[in-house]
Amino acid sequence: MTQRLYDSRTQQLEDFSPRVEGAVGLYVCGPTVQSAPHVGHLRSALVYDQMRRWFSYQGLDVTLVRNVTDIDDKILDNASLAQTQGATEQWWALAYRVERQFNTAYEALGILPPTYEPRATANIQQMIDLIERLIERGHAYAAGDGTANVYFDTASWPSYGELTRQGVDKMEPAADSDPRGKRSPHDFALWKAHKTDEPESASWDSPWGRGRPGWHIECSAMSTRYLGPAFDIHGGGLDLRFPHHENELAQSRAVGDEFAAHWIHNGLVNTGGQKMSKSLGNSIFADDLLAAARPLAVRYFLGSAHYRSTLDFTQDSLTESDAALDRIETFLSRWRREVGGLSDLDLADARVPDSFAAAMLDDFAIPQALAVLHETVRAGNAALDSGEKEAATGFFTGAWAIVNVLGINPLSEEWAGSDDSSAMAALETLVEHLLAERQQARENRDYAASDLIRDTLNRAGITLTDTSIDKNTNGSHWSLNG
RNA sequence: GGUGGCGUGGCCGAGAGGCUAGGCAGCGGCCUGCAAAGCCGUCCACACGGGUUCGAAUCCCGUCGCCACCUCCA
Repeated sequence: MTQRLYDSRTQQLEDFSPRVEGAVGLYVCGPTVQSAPHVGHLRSALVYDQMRRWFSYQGLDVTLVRNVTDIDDKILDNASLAQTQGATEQWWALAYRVERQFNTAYEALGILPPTYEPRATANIQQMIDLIERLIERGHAYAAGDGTANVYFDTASWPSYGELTRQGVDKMEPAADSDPRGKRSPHDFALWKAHKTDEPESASWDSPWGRGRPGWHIECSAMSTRYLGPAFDIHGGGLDLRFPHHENELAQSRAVGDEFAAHWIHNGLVNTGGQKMSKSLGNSIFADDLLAAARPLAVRYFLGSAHYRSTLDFTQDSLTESDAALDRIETFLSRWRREVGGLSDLDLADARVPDSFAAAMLDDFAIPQALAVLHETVRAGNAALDSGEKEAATGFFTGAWAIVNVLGINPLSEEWAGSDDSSAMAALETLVEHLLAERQQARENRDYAASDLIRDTLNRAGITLTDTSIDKNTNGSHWSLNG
C-alpha cells in the first residue's frame, strides 16, 4: 500500500512517492519570531513532527526543514515599540529570545528538532541571488520610484493564483493603496528598501541598495538551499496559502525551479469557535497550555484531530486527552507488571498493527489511528484479564510501536519525567512501608485501618490498585497521579 | 465580489451509498472486603427541505447557520 496525501494545490488525494527512493524532503514554514508562541504554532509544528516520525518509522530518510523568520516588519515594530517604553532590547535580540521560547515549547511537546532550521538573516545572499535571477528572467523589477524596493511582476507570470485558484482580477484590491513604485497592486515585495526610521542593523547591501528581504522570498531561498530546486512536500498553516505560498510558488517556478511536488496545509486552532487574535484577547500561549495540563496531554490533544481540520481548544478537551493517556499508560504498565520480560532492545523492532498503518497511509488519519490504539489497549486488557499472556504481549508490542510512532509513549524516557531520583527512592520506601501495613490490615479484615491508609495516600496524590486479598499475587500497586 | 472549508450523539472527534469509529462523561453488570483500574453490555447521532436509489449521515439540488483566506498571520 502506498502513502496517500491530500495535496492542497490539486485539491485531491494523491499517491505519494518520494522523488528520491528512500528519502523524503519536507519544508515547513516556521514562525516569525515576533512574540511568544501560541497553541497554533505548536499544532503546526506537531503535525509535521508526526508525519516525519511516520516516514522515519517506514525507513525513509527524512530531511525536515523548518525556517525561522527573524527579520520582519513585526519584529522591528515590536522592538521599537518596547524601546519607546524604555526597553533596550534590539530587534535581533528580541528575535533570538523569542526563537528560544519557540524551541523550549517545541521541546516540551516532544517535537523533534528539524534536520535544518535556517534563519532568514543567515540566508540573505541566497535571497539576493534569487531576486537577481528573477529580474534577469523578466519576472521582477526595481521600483519605479527610485527606491531600493524590488517587486515580483505578477503580470509576467500568467499562472499566478494557481495554488489558490484565484484570478488576479477577482482579488480584492490591495488594502495598501500606496503604489510605492509598483506596476500593479498585486505585485509583492522581494526586497524592501531600508527606511530611515529602522535601525541600520536591519538592512543589508544589495545591487538595488540597502534593504532587507521580503517575507515570501525567504522561504523560496531557504527551501531550495537545503532541499534543492525540486523537493517532495511543502507544508504550513492554512492561513499561509495566500499570499505567502502563492507567492513562493510563483517566484520559484518563475525562476525555473520545479519546487515542491506536493503542498500540505494544516488546519488552524480556534478558541471558543473563533480564530485566536490579539484584538479578541483569546489567544492561548504555549505557557498557558503547559500550565493547564502535562505536556504529554497537550501533545495528545493537539495531535488527536485530523491535521486538516480546525481544532477547537477547550480545557475539557485537554482533560479528556489526559484521561485517554491514563488508559494507555495503565495498560502498558500493567503488562510490564503482570507479564513483562521484553527489554527495550526487544521492543525496538516492535511493529504497528496493519490497521494502524493503513490509517496513517490514508492521508495521516490519526483519529482512526488512535482508535486502533484504543482498540489494541482494550484487547490487551481483556487478554490480561483472562490470563492469555501471549496474546497480551502481542497487543502490548503493537500498542508500544504505535505510541512510539506518535511520540506519545508515556513510559518512554521522553515522557517518564525528570523526577528527582533520590526523592523518588525515599517516596518508594515510605509508600511500600504503608502498603505492607495496609496489606496486614486487610488480611486481618481491619478495613477501617486499610481504608485510612488508602485515603491518606490518595490525598498525597497516590492512587492504589488492589488485587484480591486472598489471591495476593503481587499485592497492591501504586502510582503517582499526573 | 472571488476562493476554500464546516454543520455528526451530553462533550470531543472520525467516517463518506448497505456492514460497531474511538475517547471522555452516563447507566446496568462482572470483578473487588469496599473502592479504583479493567472487562462486558447499554442509552443518546448525522443542520433543514426536496430529489436520485432497492437502500442516503454519505451522491444531487435548494435553504439556513458558522468559519477561514483575498498582501501581518502556524
